[in-house]
Amino acid sequence: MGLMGRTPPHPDVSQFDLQQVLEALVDPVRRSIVTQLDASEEDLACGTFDIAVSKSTATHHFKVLREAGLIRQYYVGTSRMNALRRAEMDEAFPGLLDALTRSRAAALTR
Amino acid sequence: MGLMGRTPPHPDVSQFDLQQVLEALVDPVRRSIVTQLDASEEDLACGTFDIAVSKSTATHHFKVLREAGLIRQYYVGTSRMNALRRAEMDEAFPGLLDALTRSRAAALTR
DNA sequence: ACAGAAGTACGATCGTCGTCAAACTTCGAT
DNA sequence: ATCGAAGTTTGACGACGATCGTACTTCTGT
Repeated sequence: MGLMGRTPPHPDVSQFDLQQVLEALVDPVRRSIVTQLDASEEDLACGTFDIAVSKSTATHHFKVLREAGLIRQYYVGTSRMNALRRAEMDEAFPGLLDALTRSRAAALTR
Repeated sequence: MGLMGRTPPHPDVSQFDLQQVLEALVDPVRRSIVTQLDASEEDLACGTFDIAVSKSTATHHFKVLREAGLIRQYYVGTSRMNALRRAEMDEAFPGLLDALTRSRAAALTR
């Protein structure tokens, strides 16, 4: 039973790249994912997000977010769980996520 | 002498759109323009920026920045001056410009 | 009046990215 | 063992955007 659920590669905080993070966050669907994660208490499975795209497109978006360092992914059964890497993002780019999830920004993205 | 220098349209703070602002800031050349403006004491003419693109491309970038509300443009002779709309951006999206111009972000963009 | 400096406008090109459908894999439950 | 749920992978397609060169406009200085 070769684990399909092998944890996908996650970048280290020291490798976070602003350009890559911004490219990830510029897409409304991905920003919505981040906002929903930020508002949630627990980690969320891919399928539980309120996004209007196909499954394959969703997979693509999660991959972009993961590779940018914005989320951490791990399997629970067949479900892929997603966690916002808040602390690490704050360490690399202080205030960035706050600026996007707080105030008017979040309201409009909602 | 019909003024070619008619001031181009500038959006009001109340019309700033996060999506548009992010789309403007995701481009490295435009982010560099913002960074250079932020680091400068005075307003800067288009031609004085350290960017590696043609004049027509530069014009395009300045237009995108202006329409997003990030800069204010006005003519002085044949030179088009550019001013960062810091206060207004801070009002609309608190912390956003700070996050991009300060700390590691600015260093890497530099 | 003319030449040059500073930008703008207009197409055209070229790459990248978001999107989807279809086929596939993996796990859990029956 | 089988079926369904949850994602992934792999192309393909279409749209948008960054880029450039060329032609054009406007102002300044001489």
